[in-house]
Amino acid sequence: MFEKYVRLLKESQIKITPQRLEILKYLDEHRTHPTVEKIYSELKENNPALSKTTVYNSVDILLNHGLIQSITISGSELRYDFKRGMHHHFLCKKCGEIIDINVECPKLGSMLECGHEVVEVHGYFKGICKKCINKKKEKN
Amino acid sequence: MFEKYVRLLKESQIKITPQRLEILKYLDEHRTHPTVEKIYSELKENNPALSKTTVYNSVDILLNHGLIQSITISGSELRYDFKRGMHHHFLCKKCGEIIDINVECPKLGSMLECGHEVVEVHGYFKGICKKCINKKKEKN
DNA sequence: AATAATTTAGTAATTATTACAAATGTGGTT
DNA sequence: AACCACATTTGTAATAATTACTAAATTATT
Ligand SMILES: [Mn+2]
Ligand SMILES: [Mn+2]
Ligand SMILES: [Zn+2]
Ligand SMILES: [Zn+2]
Repeated sequence: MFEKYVRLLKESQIKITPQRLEILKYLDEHRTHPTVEKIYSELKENNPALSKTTVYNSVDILLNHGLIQSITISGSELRYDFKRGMHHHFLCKKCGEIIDINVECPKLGSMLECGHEVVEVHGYFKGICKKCINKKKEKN
Repeated sequence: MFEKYVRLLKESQIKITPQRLEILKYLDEHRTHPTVEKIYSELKENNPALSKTTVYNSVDILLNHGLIQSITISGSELRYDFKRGMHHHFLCKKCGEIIDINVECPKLGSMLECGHEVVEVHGYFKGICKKCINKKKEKN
């Protein structure tokens, strides 16, 4: 059940705790870019003793070891994402959903030419998602 | 002195107030992507009666009318930017500076192909800026 | 100048996040 | 398996960014 996450934590030399395993698993299985609040309220159902501080601490350490990434697209709160291959994000201003976008920007390399050392790249797109566009069309 | 900003506000049908003019001018003349706190404390020097709420209200209305844009790269607070041509941003994790980046992504058009209606595009890069790299080199 | 509608200033409330300290759990050692 | 040094979890308190609210002041118009 948790072998994958035990392995990931071990590889990163992070101490293994049930809370960290649950949080990492949750993020791996829910690619919805949840907030701390969302992770907390979902996991609290099976573990009523869970503390929100633990969720903050855990995402911090997972983040620092590169197992997850944080997303600032919404501007009001951080969101978290299990780390897979590089991808970008679309925020729907109507329904608030954050959707993965798979567009590779070939200009990425040219970033190095400007002299800064680039460690992270985030492509954020905002607008109205496919689903919301279709809902609007149905009304008319 | 303020003709340019009076014109911009009039064109957008926003009521002209000294506070809005000052804020818009400040953002036009300081391309540092300041926070509300920064704008507030800077403008307060010449107008001690200025309220922080007014800065929040003003950037909101300027934002809604497209005269400025907001930047979520830092994740902890919003930053504001006078709207010129499209450009992207680099955040230095060392010194915290947010620097303009002029790279056009030719893949932008392909966004529409995924079915979402794209209104905004933000390219955020994070790492160590040129200046901080050189500082480190000097030490060695 | 009078008026109606909007904006400002100041304060209170809310929300996301961080700080802290006592209780508990982890990984390694005997 | 019991022991131990150290790290983590909880629960609460503190901070920081933003929003809500209202009386007073200002704007654009007549
Ligand atoms: Mn994602
Ligand atoms: Mn900029
Ligand atoms: Zn939507
Ligand atoms: Zn720097």
